[in-house]
Amino acid sequence: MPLKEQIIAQYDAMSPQLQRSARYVLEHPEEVALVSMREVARLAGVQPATMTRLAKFLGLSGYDELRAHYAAALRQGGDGFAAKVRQRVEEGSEALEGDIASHMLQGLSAQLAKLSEPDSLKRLQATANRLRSARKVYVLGLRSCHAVAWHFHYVMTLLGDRSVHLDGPGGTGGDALIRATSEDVMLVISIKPYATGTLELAQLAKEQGVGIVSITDSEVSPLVALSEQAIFCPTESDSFFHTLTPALAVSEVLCSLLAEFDRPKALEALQQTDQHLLNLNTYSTAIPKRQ
Amino acid sequence: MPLKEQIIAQYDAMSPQLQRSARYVLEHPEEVALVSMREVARLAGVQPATMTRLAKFLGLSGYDELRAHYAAALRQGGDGFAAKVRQRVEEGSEALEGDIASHMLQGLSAQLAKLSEPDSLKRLQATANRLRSARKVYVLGLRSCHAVAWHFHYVMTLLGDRSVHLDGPGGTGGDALIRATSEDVMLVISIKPYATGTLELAQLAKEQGVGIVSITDSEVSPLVALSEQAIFCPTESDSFFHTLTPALAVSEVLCSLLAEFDRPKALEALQQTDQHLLNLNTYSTAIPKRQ
DNA sequence: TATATAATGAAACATATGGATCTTTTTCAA
DNA sequence: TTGAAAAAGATCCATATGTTTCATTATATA
Repeated sequence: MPLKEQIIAQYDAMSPQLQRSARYVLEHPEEVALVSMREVARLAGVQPATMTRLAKFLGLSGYDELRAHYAAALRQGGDGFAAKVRQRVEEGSEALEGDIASHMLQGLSAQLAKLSEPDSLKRLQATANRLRSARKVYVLGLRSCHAVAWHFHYVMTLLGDRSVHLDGPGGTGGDALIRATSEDVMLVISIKPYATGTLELAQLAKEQGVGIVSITDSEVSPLVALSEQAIFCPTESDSFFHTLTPALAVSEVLCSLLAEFDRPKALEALQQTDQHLLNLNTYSTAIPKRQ
Repeated sequence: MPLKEQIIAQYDAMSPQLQRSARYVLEHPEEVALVSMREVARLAGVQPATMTRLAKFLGLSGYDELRAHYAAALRQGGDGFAAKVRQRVEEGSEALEGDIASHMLQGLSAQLAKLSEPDSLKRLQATANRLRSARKVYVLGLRSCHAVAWHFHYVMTLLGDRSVHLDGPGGTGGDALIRATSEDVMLVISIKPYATGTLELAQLAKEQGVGIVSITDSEVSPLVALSEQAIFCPTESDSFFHTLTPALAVSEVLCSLLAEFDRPKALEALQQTDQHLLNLNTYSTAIPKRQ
């Protein structure tokens, strides 16, 4: 689509608000075609006028012309491309071409879809409930599961200060447990092969009366015996390695559920975080100049 | 689509004008979704009121509801996920608790499926190729993207010693670049809001002649200007936070592609790793006893 | 620092939209 | 042929839409 290229090409020359609207248009072409301008503006977090300005900026006569472009694209795509993808998926393993990537992605997609079955959902909800009432949440995940543990912790720090990540240089990771009590909960993430360190720390925490909830890969995982709640996620992939994508997804869902419990408070915390990071100049949208 | 069936079933019971409108709707579903009611009426050769009457005849509350059906159908071809987000927004916050998790997981599943479109696959392959020929691979991902960067690095260390993770205590993360050359490649992971530190380090590396490839969220990400190759992955979710699940999936696919380039060597490296970790008693399948 | 300029937000406007109402036409049984 | 009932057409209304204008706020320049 030439219009898309044009938006990308002119993006850098746009004002911040125009960029915002342009970005939304790039990422949600169907919405542009199907929904009113004011609605698109609302979704993009922009004033209605900005959408008109975007269209003019792109050299079009008005917003309607912009929509016309995307409507035309959708008309073609209707039974064109998307249908083919779906067809490919339905054909299953038929896709040859040595297309490892496609296989993996579709497999992962299916695994996530499976996670939305009632049993998983119930476990997610139960685990979120348990975490909700905790004074502090200790997060433990070693080796491959470090990524998931860290990410969970990171998101939780955006929301407040309840989260403690059990990791640190020089083998000091477990030290934070010193003052853990039975009011606290530990979220353990571990998949096969289970890291000895994870099991030891979890066991220790349990002996201190800390409640354990876990994200793991099987009903027969050693973590199950320690845990009040467990969520099971698949780790199989058709590559050499186990996949952590479902585990990360589960962790993200947990974060969301926790945030939903108290929307207003979550929003407030996020705004506070935003302000803090703004003060620190943490983020940028252009390549910074150095001298 | 059940609505289509319904129209067919009730067709015989309609008056001539209603049939005319129904027929047009059946034959031009995209128009119904994309165009105003009056316009559809004009195209169908029918009075505007007839379209309203058709909708009511079908038991719908009004024409808008009829259009909503066809819009939803069109969206499934295109994105699918954005629609779900939108729907949530419209429903307001009254979505049932249990549905949040389910929504999120299904949305993520759709996003991963979308990553297996030809364009993404081409980008994945090209990026893997570029990484393959590198002497060293520097991996950079700060803040939320740390999880992905770390996981990529971790898997790469299982395969060999080409990977260097640009992270470290005391702000020493960038030091490893000191000896980077044009034979090396840097994998940068960053999504909006882009961490200033990431952009700065990537820019610096590029000036040193290091090739840049990136995983980011948009064609208009600042990383695109720096990168020889870029892979785009969605980050939208219907929660407060951006999702990193697609980015992690992409990173896992990259690892697999890299391993596949030389299966025997990858296998050997993994066995070596296994042996090493075995010697260290890193893993266990039962809860360890302490005394 | 003061001033010019661009960017943004808010409000006002003309118009198009979907729906409701009322009138005319058609249909068909008595 | 006539009268009742259904269908179709015409008209009107409140609302939502895309656009423009103007005031306000950032941003850059001198």
